[in-house]
Amino acid sequence: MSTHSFTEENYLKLIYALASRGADEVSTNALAEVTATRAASVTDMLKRLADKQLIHYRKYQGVRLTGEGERLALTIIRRHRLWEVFLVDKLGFGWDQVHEIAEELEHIRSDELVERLDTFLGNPQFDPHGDPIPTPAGHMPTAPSRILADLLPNETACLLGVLDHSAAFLQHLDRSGLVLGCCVNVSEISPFDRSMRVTIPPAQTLFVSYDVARNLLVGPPKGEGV
Amino acid sequence: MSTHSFTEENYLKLIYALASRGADEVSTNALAEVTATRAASVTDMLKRLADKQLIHYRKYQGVRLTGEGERLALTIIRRHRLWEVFLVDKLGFGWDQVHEIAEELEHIRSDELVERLDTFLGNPQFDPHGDPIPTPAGHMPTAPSRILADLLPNETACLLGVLDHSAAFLQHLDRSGLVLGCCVNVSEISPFDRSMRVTIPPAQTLFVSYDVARNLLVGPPKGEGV
DNA sequence: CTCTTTTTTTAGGCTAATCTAAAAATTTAT
DNA sequence: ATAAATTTTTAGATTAGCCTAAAAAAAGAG
Repeated sequence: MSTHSFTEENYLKLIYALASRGADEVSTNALAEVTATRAASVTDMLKRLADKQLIHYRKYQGVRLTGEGERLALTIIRRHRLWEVFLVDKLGFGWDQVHEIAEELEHIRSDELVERLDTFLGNPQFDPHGDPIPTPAGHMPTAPSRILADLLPNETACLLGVLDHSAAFLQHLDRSGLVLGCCVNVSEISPFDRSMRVTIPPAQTLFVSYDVARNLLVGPPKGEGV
Repeated sequence: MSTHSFTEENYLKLIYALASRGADEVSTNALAEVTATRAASVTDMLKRLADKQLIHYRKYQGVRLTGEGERLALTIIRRHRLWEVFLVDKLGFGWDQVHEIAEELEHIRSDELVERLDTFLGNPQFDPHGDPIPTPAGHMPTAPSRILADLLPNETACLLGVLDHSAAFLQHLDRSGLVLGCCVNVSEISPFDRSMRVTIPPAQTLFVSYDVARNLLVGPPKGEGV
């Protein structure tokens, strides 16, 4: 129906992201930080989004998405993640190279495009970083979410996703040999720096710093139901 | 290097298109028509493009692209046509449905994306409408360009492209059974309305109005060198 | 509970891209 | 070649999205 500017779409996406990780009410300053603008500019935009009924906004009280705002945010996130799958699976980009490009592609306005892309990609459930892809109707699948750092010695788990999406972190994983989908067994945890020694099935052993372990999402090992 | 707005990119593309089909100097009014804006707005934009050295502009005299302006226009056209190939060949869109979407996709700023897309598509030379795809360096391959309406009775030729890109025309071709790449033989031309009776190899005969025939580009039949 | 600090909003401006109305230049026609 | 018609440009205004500086509200400290 009505159409929204790239900027508006980005605000909705960021409000959703901030609300997921933290308080329900998102502050003006937090938005200024993630949008790389000043608080005064954010206030301007919040008024416009409130006029369009996409957020609940009370002066000095922070914001929450409305139902429609959240639905819209999730369609943007859906598009972003589907394009990331395309860029990695079909065009051969590295998972550390696709974020910027997907930031642009996510604003292409065509529902038919997105649904055809989804089919072409084989209806993927997760993007290359292990983040779940929202449904066309705007529902975010809930992920189990446990971090590698929380495993106990001798536990085994499957690497499912990353919390840090920076190129530096992703490239570090590439160099370490940690690949999403692989199963790891924790053989030892140092009480000093919480670093781990983990083994990957055939016969690979590697050390994982706490900084890495707390940014890796894990799930039950393959072959074991929920 | 420097970056350009969507609007600037669209003006360059349209100046190129108008210059190809007609006088070298493109008029303000012609641009107002294709951009669906007023002449005053066009004048504003022409000043900005001239400041950026993308066009040669002298008041009241119309405009021409500079070398850099033409190179830029051709990279936009390259992106547009590659995305159209993607939409038709990979996502299964009809050739009458892809223009609008490609208008948006063409502005995604990543040379690596375009070159990977080109490889993924198998380095196509033509888009779904038979228009040639410019090279990465910004060179437009020259097409032979002869129209079906100019064939003489008993001549045979191969359908290579369309001049009218409207959905109405393309859908008419779909319904007629005229497909790019197929060869047709002109069996008869009516002197009254210049309509043609043409045959398509195995055993299909159809009538083609002059309005259709003058919008179809043809080349030498398959198996005959230039 | 007052005073200070932090956060948020208001007020007033800027730029890109558009508009309308009017002036200026060019083109066409008599 | 001059008058009329057309095209193009200028002048001045508007909107989205941003800015800085200052005012107002909320939060925190003693």
